Amino acid sequence: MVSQEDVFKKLIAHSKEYGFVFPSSEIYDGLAAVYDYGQNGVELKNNIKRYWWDSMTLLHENVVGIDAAIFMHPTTWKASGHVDAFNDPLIDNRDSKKRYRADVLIEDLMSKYDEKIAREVEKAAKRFGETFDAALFRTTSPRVVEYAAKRDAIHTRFSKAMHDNDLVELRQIILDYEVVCPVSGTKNWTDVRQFNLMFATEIGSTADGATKIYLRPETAQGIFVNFLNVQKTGRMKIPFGIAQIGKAFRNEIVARQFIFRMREFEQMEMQFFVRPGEEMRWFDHWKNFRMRWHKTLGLGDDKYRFHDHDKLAHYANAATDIEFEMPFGFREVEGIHSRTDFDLQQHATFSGKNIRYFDHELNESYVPYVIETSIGVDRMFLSVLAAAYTEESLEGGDSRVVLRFPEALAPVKACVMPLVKKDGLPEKAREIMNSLKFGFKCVYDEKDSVGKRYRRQDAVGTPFCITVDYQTMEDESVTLRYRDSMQQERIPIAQLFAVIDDAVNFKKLFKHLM
RNA sequence: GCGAAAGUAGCUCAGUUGGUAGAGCACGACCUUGCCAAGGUCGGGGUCGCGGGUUCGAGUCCCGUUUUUCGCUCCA
Repeated sequence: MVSQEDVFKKLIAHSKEYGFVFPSSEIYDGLAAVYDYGQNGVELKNNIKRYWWDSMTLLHENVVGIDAAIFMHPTTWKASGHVDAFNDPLIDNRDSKKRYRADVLIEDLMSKYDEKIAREVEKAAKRFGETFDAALFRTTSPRVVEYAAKRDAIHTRFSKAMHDNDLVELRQIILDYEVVCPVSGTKNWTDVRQFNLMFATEIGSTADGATKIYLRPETAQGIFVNFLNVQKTGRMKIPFGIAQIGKAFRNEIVARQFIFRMREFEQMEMQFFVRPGEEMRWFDHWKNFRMRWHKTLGLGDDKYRFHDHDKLAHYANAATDIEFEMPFGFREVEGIHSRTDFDLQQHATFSGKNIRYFDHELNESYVPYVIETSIGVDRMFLSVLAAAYTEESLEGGDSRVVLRFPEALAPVKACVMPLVKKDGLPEKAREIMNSLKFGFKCVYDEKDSVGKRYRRQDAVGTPFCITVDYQTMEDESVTLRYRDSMQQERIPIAQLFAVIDDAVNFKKLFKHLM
């Protein structure tokens, strides 16, 4: 029995060997947690994106797309909460390997002194009864005065350090007051480091004062800031959605597990704007639609599950994940969030613009509520690849590795091959190739035995192999070999295009979604 | 980020107590076969992750560094 970990390793090796995913800048030893998509990977990824884009914007009249820039006005990220939420001073204990927020450790330290003071006061109250004056006691009891002085000293240093963003001082406070790790009980601390999950860069010439801007950590804000543009120019009526596919960037502290968590990644998002109060209905609607979208691919219904959030983000009033069973367990592929009117309200406040919608049916104006569906392209890619990857034992002790992609997603749709490399068969195969390449990504292969060529195509998940043999020269028919069953049938060349088109077209999938 | 392990050809790996790098597969050309991989001949390909040190001499020993993997940690 091979472990799941081994399968995952093989999957990674396979995807490199067959041109799906390469480590970034590999000739320079790679760049951590950054990957490039190869010749087959890009086709698969584009097909995934098209399946999503078309299912959103073609099947839903009230969903339109945009493509916002990665650079956005810096205030965007103040409004969204990303600037504040992502700036934590962190410190590690070397013995327990535990990581803490340095500011939280110091706040805990101060409240410990507060507790000590409170305990002393309580004890004194018991002792002196009705005659006890707590306020006086605080200013006269030597022990309490000492605690209070320490606490105030910490507070003064702490406030200044936080204000000045002085990480060295934060660490010094922790050392000076001998804060110990709750787990290891030691004072063996690393330096305090600031982690900002947003990548910063500068726009404009530094000479006349450059502006610090960020690479967007999510694509959603590009939609929110364009809400009025799209609503007005598209004459959109609520409820309606705006879809977008694009790159986002997060400077993850630890980015691992192949393309599952990368620092540069791609999102497919739709923000759906609804009347306040109707958001839960639409939340359920999209939750169900999105799950159906996944299951329609036929990767296996049992590989999906919902994971409802108990702890909600600052902007959400309901949230669920669609999880897929990866080789390393069930992991989030898509999130469906009810974001309330948080984002539009924030942008209204920070921009000073009036971001509202006048609802003619209700004859009133309001800030719309938002349901977000957000799926990671790369995670989707990984889930498709993982589900497709199959090692098969065949009769006679043979084995093959086959990627059982849904036909519509397969990077290469057909391989055309002459049975032998002579007697005009290659020329005939080229002719067929030329007639198909207007519709599908096809490849041509004449090297090695035909069996070997079939295996090569299995390894990249090509659903159809078309073989030209001597009979072809007589009656214009070829053998069509199916990837999954390995069965072959003889069909006229004239029917090839239609047969392949019927199998790989998105139409078949979309019918399930309607 | 902390800890551990690893890095030799496209891939999987071998390489003795330090003595000028090899195999299988893959790749290319040609021959042969011709419907489910692994026939023959010939050939291309490696500054042994990178930098420094020890040594007459380093893939091999030492130091640093980087990347990867695993565990911990983090993840709006």
